[in-house]
Amino acid sequence: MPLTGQAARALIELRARIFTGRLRAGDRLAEIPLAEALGMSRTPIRLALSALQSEGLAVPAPGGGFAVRAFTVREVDDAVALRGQLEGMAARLVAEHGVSRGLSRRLHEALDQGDAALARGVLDEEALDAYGAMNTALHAAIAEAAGNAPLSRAIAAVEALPFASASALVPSPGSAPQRHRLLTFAHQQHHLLVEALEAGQGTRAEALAREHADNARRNLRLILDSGEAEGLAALITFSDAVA
Amino acid sequence: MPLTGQAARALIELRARIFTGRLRAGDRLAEIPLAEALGMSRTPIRLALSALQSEGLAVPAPGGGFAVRAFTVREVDDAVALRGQLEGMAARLVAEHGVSRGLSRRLHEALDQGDAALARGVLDEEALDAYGAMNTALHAAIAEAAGNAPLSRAIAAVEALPFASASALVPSPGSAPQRHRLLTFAHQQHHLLVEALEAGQGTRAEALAREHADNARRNLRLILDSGEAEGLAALITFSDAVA
DNA sequence: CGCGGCCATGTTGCATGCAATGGGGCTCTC
DNA sequence: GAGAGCCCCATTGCATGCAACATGGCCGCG
Repeated sequence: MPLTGQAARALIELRARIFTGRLRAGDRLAEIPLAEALGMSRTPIRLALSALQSEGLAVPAPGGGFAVRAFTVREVDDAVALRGQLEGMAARLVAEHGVSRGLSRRLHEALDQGDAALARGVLDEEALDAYGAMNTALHAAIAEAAGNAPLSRAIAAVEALPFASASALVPSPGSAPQRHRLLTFAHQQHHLLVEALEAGQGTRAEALAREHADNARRNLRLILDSGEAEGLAALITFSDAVA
Repeated sequence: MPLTGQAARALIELRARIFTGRLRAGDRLAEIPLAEALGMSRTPIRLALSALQSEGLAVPAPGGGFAVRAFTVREVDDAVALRGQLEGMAARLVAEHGVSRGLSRRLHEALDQGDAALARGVLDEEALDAYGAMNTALHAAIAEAAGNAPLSRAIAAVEALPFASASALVPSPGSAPQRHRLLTFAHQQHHLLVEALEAGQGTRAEALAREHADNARRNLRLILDSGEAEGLAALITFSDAVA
């Protein structure tokens, strides 16, 4: 992954602008304005746009060029379900292969951090950040430990989509007490999942991982139905599909 | 998908050269020779190389540029296992949502075509082609009918890898009688899978789809162990990994 | 007044030019 | 003779130029 290079910079910046809503769904990605805005020539922009298409964040526009992909609610929901299936596979593989001493330590560290973040009844900004980081680390540890590179790639690909990431919904939902309840429940699932992994219960681990993702799907619908879609409107089209 | 355009042509041609072994694992993908060979400038070549990287067929080379990705046996095996998990999800979704009349027709047509191709004891070239086409159609029908676009994308991505495709192993394995036995068994699994789909048995359908992929994994190992790796040596490195 | 065709313009897609970087080979020295 | 340093060159990555295409507006015509 070239951290230097204009094309990489363009890709990162474009991703950021899409995720933050500065570029909204359907917006045309014209090369010249982007090149000027990013202070580079059109060539690296073109490369970044092509990569963005591979990532699924941009779609070819009629008559050439690209536009920001419009995601339907259905599609985001489907993506989370897919993530559940993939993480379920990862969990099953880990359980079947056995949990190494190092992995066990990583998992329990994450669980402890989550417990600590949730220990106080309220979740301030700092606790939310800590929980989010813990969540990312836990899921990443399991995905890695599965030892299946194509699987890891597939998980990374689906996490590149907006709101499909494991910790995408952490900061958002509802009131503070409700949020605490939701995260507490999710973290209980984490505990059960680790328990299943260490007990070598592959099928149970897979089922728990799926249920964990389904939980995220429910929370997502909660957010959308509650009209709490702050930045979401930029990315999700509430009417019908734009493939 | 732009069917016209030099970049698209370059991408297709490069994919073909990698799959046919004309470009071997580890080969450096230098722009100028490729541009000359394909009769175009370096610009569309660069675009195609970037896309090839997204597809996982090329990796960035140290010091810039790209090289043909080297696949380990392990990685191909993992990719097929992943395909099984994904097709298992598709099968489960289809079973849960119910099989439409049109889908049922497509499925049974495929089953009949497979039966016909296998009816004669021997498998000539034509019968193999027919079986392969049937196989592709059957798997594609189920993947589509699942109605989960991110899932379809994921399946397409994993099928883009060499030997991970559903029908990649059809023409290859072993002697003619052995091949007939293997395909007959695989097709019996097709029958059972369709039965499960139409009976709404989601869990069974998922298990069958996974088992079907595991069957492909066994056949793959059979080929590799039997030294029948004709064009495979160009793509698979039998020593250790090159990420 | 409405519609069709034409032109102008903006944009894309490709080709080419140019500087920077990294590697290989040669030579000089010890 | 072996090793180290230097120079040349090939290759990449980016910038820019150019032609083709599609789009939108305007004018002329019905």
